[in-house]
Amino acid sequence: MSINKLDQIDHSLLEILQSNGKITNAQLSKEIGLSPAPTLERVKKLETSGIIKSYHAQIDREKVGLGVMTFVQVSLAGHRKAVSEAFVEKISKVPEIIECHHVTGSCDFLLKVIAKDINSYQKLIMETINEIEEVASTQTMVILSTFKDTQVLPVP
Amino acid sequence: MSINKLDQIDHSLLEILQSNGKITNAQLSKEIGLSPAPTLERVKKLETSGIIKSYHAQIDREKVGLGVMTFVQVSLAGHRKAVSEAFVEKISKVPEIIECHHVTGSCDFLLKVIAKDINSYQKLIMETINEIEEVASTQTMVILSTFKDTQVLPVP
DNA sequence: GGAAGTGCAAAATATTATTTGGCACAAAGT
DNA sequence: ACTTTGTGCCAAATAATATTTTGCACTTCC
Repeated sequence: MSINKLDQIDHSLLEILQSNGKITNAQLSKEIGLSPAPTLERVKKLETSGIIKSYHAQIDREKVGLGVMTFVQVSLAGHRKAVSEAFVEKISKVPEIIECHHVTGSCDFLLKVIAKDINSYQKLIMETINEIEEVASTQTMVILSTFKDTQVLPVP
Repeated sequence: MSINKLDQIDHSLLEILQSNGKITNAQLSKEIGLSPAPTLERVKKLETSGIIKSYHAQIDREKVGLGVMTFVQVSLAGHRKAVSEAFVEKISKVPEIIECHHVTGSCDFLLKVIAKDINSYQKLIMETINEIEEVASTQTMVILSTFKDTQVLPVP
């Protein structure tokens, strides 16, 4: 097995596949200027090496009736490891929480949360998140509009 | 053309395709219990109606050398529309900024930013973001670890 | 009761992925 | 200098998959 040394072609592949995960191998090979066989071989290598983790369909939040997205800054009651672990454990079961990051700064965790509307968001925050005993306080930032939200990371 | 009324099968399709955007139509049809033809027809309808917006490969940040991800709270100098627009315009050209949301709360914008390491992050924040004249102040939350980061929205 | 529309399955066809074999080049060993 | 080995590529054959077509069953609405 070869080592992870990405050349210019691999970078192009990653960039294209990040923005279009459903491109056909034939089309992909044209865009990078190789024949299908080595193109496929490179993509497979990126997949098996774990550089490409997965493929996802992106759906339109608004169109499926998820009109509200927020960031929630969470401060925990205490900072022992067990407290964090208990919190994370409970958070992981809530499907409306689509991101949960442990962060530096004035709060402990930052969550990204989606909901149908403000009412169901309020219900979620009051009856689910604030009810978690490890949570000391929360502060919500409601997203008014999103100007950029790309899946494409600039591979260095 | 039919109206957007999603039944149970469509919900299953959306859930499966969000978590596995590369599943074959044959496999997909098995999982939802239909034959390939109507399965494909439904997926195409979800795509053309815009409910499925796009497909993306997800890559491993760490493995491509992007070790740092942060959230940046940005406060602008003034709140007139022109100020916001100028800021958004400049932000949109920076590939390291992968999300930019206008939010309620103590700051104006929340950015998600990636960088190779802390040094290059510092360079980015000092020489690019803080240099934007509309930016009054920034406050960074460095992500220490991520416990949840799903592409799968729970369709209501 | 019949017409039109919808959703489905089965089979035929078209497209695409994948494998195979072989060539060219470069690096390492003799 | 001459193998040897490995890598990366292409072209063509084969396998898998997507897509189209046809027709049937069921419902709804005249």
